[in-house]
Amino acid sequence: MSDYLEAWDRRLRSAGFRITPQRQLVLEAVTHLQHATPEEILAEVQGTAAGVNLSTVYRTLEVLEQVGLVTHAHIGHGAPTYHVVDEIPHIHLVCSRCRAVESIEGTNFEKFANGLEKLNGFVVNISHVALHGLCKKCADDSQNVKEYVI
Amino acid sequence: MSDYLEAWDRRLRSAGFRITPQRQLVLEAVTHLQHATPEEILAEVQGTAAGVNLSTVYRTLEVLEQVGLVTHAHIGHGAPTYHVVDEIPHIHLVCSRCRAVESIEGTNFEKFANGLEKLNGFVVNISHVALHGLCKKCADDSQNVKEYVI
DNA sequence: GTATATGCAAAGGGTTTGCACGGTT
DNA sequence: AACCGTGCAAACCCTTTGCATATAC
Repeated sequence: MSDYLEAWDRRLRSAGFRITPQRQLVLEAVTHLQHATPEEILAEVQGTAAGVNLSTVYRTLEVLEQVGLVTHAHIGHGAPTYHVVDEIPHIHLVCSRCRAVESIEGTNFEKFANGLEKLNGFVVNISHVALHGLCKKCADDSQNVKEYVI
Repeated sequence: MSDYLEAWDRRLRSAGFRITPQRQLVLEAVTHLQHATPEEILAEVQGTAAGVNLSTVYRTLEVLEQVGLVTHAHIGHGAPTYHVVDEIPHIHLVCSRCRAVESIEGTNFEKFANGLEKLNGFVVNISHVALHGLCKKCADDSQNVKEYVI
């Protein structure tokens, strides 16, 4: 098993951050919800500790992101969604028509990313990737429809 | 040469939209500025027609996007940037540390995207792609620094 | 003439910030 | 005891919306 979650407190401490109930709860919420917006995380956290504030959630997510425990991706046009950093990175496929979000294993993308790194020097943060387009179903539906999709 | 811009008025008309000075000016601004936020587009447009309103820019960009004349990508955490749809799609590389944005030819990415389509059926909108990570310079700088970058 | 597009102003969502208090180290 | 983290409220940025007027067709 990975040491990502086991070492969460050490991760924070070694970066000079303190351990607080809020930070623990936010990390647990992100872990449990899988992909969640700050608001959703707040709701989850408030199930346990009603007094926690939205701004604390934002500040906490920033800290957890800095120490590498969570990442976020922009899957809608609205709020970003946060998820824990895991061993097998995944990428997000967001359908512009039906708004469905798929997570797929990042392996093939990683190959592209490695090529890019060799060629260009740019190192992609794979967990942050959200690709927009049409899911299979919506792409099939639009076979005969001339339309431009965002 | 492409018929993208030559046919701009026909594009609009055939989709049932009207031709207005505002729509022409916004399209020209996007073309000229290459990558610009709605605010920047407004500023450019107001150089010619001072009375144009921000909400018109938003509504116009939506229309131009619907008919396939422009697209947008989310390169910062702030406002999206719009650019004209061109023959050779490009993707955006956004450095999480120095915030620099590179545009690179989408050819290699297209290969990945084609594979994804065969495997999964998902059709990626290439122009919309913004990859976050570290540019060469920042990646080199952080070789010896243990740090997690968003 | 009729429907669409625009300008204006207000409201809305999401996020950040200043400050005083409370908690961790 | 010192400093960091939190709650609260206000401010901020970006975007959308309702409505009356103007304009393209």
